[in-house]
Amino acid sequence: MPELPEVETIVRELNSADIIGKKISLAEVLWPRTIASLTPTQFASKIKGQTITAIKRRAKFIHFILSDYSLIVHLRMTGKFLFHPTTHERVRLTLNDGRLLSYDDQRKFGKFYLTPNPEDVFGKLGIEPLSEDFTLKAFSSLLQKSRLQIKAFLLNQQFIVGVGNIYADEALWNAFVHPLRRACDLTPKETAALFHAIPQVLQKGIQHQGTTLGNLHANYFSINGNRGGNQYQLNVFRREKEPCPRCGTTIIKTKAASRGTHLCPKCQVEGL
DNA sequence: GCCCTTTCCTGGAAGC
DNA sequence: TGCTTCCAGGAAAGGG
Repeated sequence: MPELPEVETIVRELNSADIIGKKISLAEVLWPRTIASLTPTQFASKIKGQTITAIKRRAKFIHFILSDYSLIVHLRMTGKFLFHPTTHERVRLTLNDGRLLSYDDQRKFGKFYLTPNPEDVFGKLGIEPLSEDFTLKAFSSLLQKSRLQIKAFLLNQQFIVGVGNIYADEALWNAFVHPLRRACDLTPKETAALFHAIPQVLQKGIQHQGTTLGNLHANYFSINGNRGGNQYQLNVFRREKEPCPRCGTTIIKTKAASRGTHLCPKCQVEGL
């Protein structure tokens, strides 16, 4: 599932794919519900003739800055961009150099937003964890105000953006914090450890070009069809029944925030 | 207003 | 073997 490192990798590849300055000459919507707020006809009509002037990442969104609009895409679980027609194609953009930019999404959770004002989509998002805005002071302040379980807190994009199920489990393991602890109950030591662990696991993910889980129907491929390499770097995620790399205790899988959650029961203690 | 649960989706895996 | 049920999860919506 594309989280911050996977989306960042895709944005970097899109930027090296020579599409900046290209025009969208045709848009075809094959699954109408992929388009948020607009009908497929309105979407196709508005985007036709728009020039792609820049491509950026905000949270887990891909932000295509067009001449008059922002095309903002969330890949959710299985969304991917490829330069050829695909099995689960939901939107097809034809560029004026003849290339197809195909949006493939097996489980149809992904969304396209086309708006002149990106704040319509980005308005409620929290702090970018790899930016200068992410300070220990700001992080502590957010934690202290929330009674959410820390895993739910990390997954909630209104506080910190870009962290999903994989990187939440990894960051919590790194910081010796149990996923069911309340955010406001974390000690200063745990807060500092988690503050450092979040950018660390995300940077490692980017360095290895994302996490690709599964084989035939893997959930993440880059725009060039490459698998990521970060799945070999994970310490707890989808490693239940394996020994903890730190202490050797068997990693367990449980539920937190209604999500499969992996942890070391010795390193990460629920009650303090 | 906060927090938790349900919903959207497909297809592989598990269960019978 | 073949059918049915379960499970995976990001984020919006709904309910307590």
